[in-house]
Amino acid sequence: MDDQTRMMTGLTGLGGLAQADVGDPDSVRKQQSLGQPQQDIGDILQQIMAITDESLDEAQARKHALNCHRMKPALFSVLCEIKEKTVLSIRGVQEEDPPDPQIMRLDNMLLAEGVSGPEKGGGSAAAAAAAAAAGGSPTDSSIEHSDYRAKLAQIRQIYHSELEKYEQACSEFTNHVMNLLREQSRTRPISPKEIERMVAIIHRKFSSIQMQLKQSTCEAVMILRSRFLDARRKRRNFNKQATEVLNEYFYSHLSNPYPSEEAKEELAKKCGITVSQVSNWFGNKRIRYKKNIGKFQEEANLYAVKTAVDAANVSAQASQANSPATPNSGSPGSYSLSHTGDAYLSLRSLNGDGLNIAPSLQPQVDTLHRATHLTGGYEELSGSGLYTPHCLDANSWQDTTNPPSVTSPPGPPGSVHSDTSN
DNA sequence: TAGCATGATTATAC
DNA sequence: GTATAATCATGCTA
Repeated sequence: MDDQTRMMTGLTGLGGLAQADVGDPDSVRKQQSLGQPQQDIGDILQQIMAITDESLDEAQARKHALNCHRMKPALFSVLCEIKEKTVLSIRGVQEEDPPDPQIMRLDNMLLAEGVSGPEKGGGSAAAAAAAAAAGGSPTDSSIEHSDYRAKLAQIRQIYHSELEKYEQACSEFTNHVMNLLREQSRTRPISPKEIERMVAIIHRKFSSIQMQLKQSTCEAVMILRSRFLDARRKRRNFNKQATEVLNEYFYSHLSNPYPSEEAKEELAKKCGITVSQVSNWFGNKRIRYKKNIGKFQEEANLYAVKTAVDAANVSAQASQANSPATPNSGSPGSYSLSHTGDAYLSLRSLNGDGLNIAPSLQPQVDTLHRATHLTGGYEELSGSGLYTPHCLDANSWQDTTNPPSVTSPPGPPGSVHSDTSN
């Protein structure tokens, strides 16, 4: 017969003891003088009280003696009944908690993000959306995607490992408490209902810990997502060299600043940025240049000089090699930052009247003049055209809303413009 | 810290 | 699908 059954059996053996009398210490004292049974009950109670003051061995021995006491079942059953009617009747109202809506929310969220539940496309889909929102090229997206997935998997792993730990701890603790209560139920009245309630309390406590874990996991996922979704928050300026390369291309192709895919790829490689960043850069540059040509004039002059100096140097080398100067001598399929037609268009203005050359640019212009004069290229380069906003306005891309034909001036035949490939 | 510069995103037109 | 124009959000600098 197990403890619980014994306890329940004890309830049926109330005998001649009045419930109220047992529960009241005064009644116990009164009953001590009333006869043998009352005397026995008093003894038992005193022994129980004395156990706390004794050593473990003595207490164990005393406990055993009490368990064997002939009046023990009666006393036990009375105590059980009293307890049943008082404590449980008061607390029983709080049982059957409804599911916590916050936990449900967290559960749903973790499920949607692919953290809890079976591993499926939830997280991957979120990653894909995040990568797409970040506007990267397919390659960039896949890199970001895998990065996101790796981090999400890490979160998932930590979550499950922690959850497992909590569940194990909860289970162990529950078992421990249940064993303890069962053991104690030999000497004090503990009903099965009370044990159940205690288990529920333990579960509630562990559930609150689990909620904290879920909350932390949700926060981690949200931070991870925001890191991918809000890519622009992580904006970093391109380095100086990258900007220079892009500007060189832009100003040397001012009449048609729409790099082909190949050109974009090469620019991206040179600058250490993505193709879509190159596209963004040209999109921004075109619109900002067009909006405020005056402001960009000095910059345009600077790059024109730079380009022309390069061109002149190449001419010089070509002359020295006793071969015809061929400015556009780039390999097929590749653009040449230094030797394109627009560079010459720009350069012509350097020799023109009325051009405002910034003092900072004058040394470069002088150098250019010397170089071109020495090589004989200056005759070719110097013309009547001015590198002025007016001159630039003649370029079709600035006069029309739509870009010019989808061909790239320096690019190979069949090359296609595709700017802003977000 | 305000103002400007700049990379990225979004809405719209074609 | 691509370009433009507007806008946002952040970086940089005086």
